[in-house]
Amino acid sequence: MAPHFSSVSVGMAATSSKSRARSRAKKREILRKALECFAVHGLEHTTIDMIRAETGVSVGSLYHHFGNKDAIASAVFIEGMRDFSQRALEYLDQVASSSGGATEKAERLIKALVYANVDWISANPNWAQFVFHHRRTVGKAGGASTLNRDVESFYGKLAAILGPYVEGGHIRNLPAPLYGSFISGPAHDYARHWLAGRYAVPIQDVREELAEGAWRALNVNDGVM
Amino acid sequence: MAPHFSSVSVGMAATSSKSRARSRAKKREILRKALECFAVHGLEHTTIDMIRAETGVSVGSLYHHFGNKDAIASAVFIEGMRDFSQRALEYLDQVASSSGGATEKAERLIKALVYANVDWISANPNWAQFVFHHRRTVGKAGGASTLNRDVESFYGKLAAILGPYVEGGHIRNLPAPLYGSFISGPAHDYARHWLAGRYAVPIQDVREELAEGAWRALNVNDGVM
DNA sequence: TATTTTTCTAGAATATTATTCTTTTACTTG
DNA sequence: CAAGTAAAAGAATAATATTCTAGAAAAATA
Repeated sequence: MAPHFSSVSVGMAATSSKSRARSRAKKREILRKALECFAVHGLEHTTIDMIRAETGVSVGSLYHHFGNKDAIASAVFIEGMRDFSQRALEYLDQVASSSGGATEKAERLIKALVYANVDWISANPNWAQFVFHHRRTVGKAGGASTLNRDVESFYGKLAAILGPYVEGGHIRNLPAPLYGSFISGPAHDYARHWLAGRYAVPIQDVREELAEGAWRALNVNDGVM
Repeated sequence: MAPHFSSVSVGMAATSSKSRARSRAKKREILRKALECFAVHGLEHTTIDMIRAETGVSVGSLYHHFGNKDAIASAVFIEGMRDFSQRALEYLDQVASSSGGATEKAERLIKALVYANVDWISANPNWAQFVFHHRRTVGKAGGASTLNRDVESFYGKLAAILGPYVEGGHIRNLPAPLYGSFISGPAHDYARHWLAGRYAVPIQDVREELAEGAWRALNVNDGVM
């Protein structure tokens, strides 16, 4: 339930490894609490003083660790993406190490990506909602290069895994960005509405339909077109 | 290119119809300029004073017309949704009044909805980007009921048009919210990235692929599953 | 048209919130 | 332990949103 910020990207390291670890743990804790504030009031209406009150940390300390409000938001975002990518790669590894024909495996890979999305969103609703709405803060806070490295690393791995199935004719050959759009797009659309309280049916309950839709959009064994 | 705010939902009406029209025109103009500010700086970093400077309207006047900053954002959002819905319904009408078999027509309807999304986003990039990120402001500003009415009216019309094709077995029978997710989800996902400058290929250039993907996810004449 | 009422405009005054600065305290390392 | 560095605290400042009061313009009424 509570997100575990596994590492923190912004800020200076303390000198010893023990103190570094403690500092990171503290920052993680701050980010966790900050996220709670964001979830309740929204980023824009969360004040530094709310975060101070929630964390019990002084204003000076907050600014010492993060620099400004955007940098706090940015760190929450970056950690969210890392946490998700990690889970997604785990799901893919599971499929990769399983048996089956190429077409079946392609299907399981595409669906695993949908499952990873749905499951991470279900497990981390606040974090997901934040991540959906505040990528922009990262650019402003100067964490853009860190995020870009993370994203490129993730997409590189994805391409290495899925590429062979495109070349083998099991997954449709499309402009690269469209894979993400077809795999994550519908799940994210549903998630946004569900997280905002506009859909009653939990996203877990349409997990299978979302996976099936993605596979239909991407598979080649199909009479249409 | 410049969005045309066709009407304004928040605020009091003047008494005569002439003055009401003038007042609405003025508000539309303010919203247009406000959107420009939002596009450049983001909502959070756009100050009331920037909007004042851009519009040449006094702070007092802005607050007289809108109440607060969130209400300005809210009005921009609501008008955006109206403008888009109108276009989407026009696209559907065109298909409805055309000839062809039921399956062909179902396909053209689904694709028309994708086209409406892509075309509106291409024609109104700033408005689209704003709408993608700031639905939450509407709730805070109290325009929620207005928006809900609009949305329900739109979805009602949509259901009336697509329903028969689901019953006729030409479109898959799925939980209602999933239609939106499969039709708009991939296009919106692509649009967010493209509008943020992360994809080089304009969304217009993948219009056909997005439409085809939506149809694959929703059509019934398909060997999968 | 004169008068009365309402809406609109203006900008100064106030309140809220983000950020900076200075000092004190706690660690770490040699 | 002593010097140096990181961390914490909170008061001071700056930036920004919002409110308030007064006057101008427009509309309604007679």
